[in-house]
Amino acid sequence: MRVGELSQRTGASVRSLRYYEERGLIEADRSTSGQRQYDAAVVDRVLLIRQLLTAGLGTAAIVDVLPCMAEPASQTSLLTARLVAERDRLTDEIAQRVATRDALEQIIGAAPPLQG
Amino acid sequence: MRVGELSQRTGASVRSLRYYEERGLIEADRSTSGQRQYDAAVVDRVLLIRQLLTAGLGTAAIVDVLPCMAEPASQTSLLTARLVAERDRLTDEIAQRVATRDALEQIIGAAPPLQG
DNA sequence: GTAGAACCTGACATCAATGTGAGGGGCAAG
DNA sequence: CTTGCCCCTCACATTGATGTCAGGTTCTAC
Repeated sequence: MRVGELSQRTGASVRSLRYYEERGLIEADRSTSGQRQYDAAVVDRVLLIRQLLTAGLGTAAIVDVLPCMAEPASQTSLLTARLVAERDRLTDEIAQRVATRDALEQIIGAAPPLQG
Repeated sequence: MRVGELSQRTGASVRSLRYYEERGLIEADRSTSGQRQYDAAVVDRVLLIRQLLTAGLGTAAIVDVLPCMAEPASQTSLLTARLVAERDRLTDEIAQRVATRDALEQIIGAAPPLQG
């Protein structure tokens, strides 16, 4: 498929897809005229990339993490360190957000009685 | 206290403190020569601001949220909507991060046996 | 073959919080 | 009064993912 279709199937903008390629997250064959041609498997890969981005990972981290998710055997001790670092960062962010959400929750619960 | 001391006490850079003021998050008296003079209560306020920033709230959201945390009676239905919106956003982000952390966890657990 | 959609590259814009540097004033200690 | 540190404002830089525009090529359908 071409980039427009991949965009529709993944929700990523065409711009973003080209950016992912630039960062080494995805690859594409090229037609003789230079247009990108994507393998069907790329759809899931992009969806995964988007999940990781949404979770706050950067493209540099994703470049390291993705191969480990596709092929566990590719995990070296260096990559494991990276995985652990990202996991720990997520754990911290989760704790921070849970604490803040609870604080907001409490304020919401203590809302003054409605006036009208 | 002056801005340098507030910076030390809160961990926020002087630059950030001035930025918080610009965004309406904190206030300061001015000495005759124009130097900022902070009330002791500002320390806790800044710490709270930093917590909210770390949790991913923007300064615009914090402007709305802060008064409600200091004075529940200041909560209008409009502000409640804002609080709810931020809480829901946090809930989504937490779910996203927990899912991703668990995925990383699983990969880490499935690490190939150490080579050396 | 021609119109219009989809694609290409390249480059500049955006947002938010923060860094950094310039150029100048304030204040305490010697 | 000078040295040194703290403060002031203004303004430009940074980071990362994405938007957007320009100028040009390719593909699809008529």
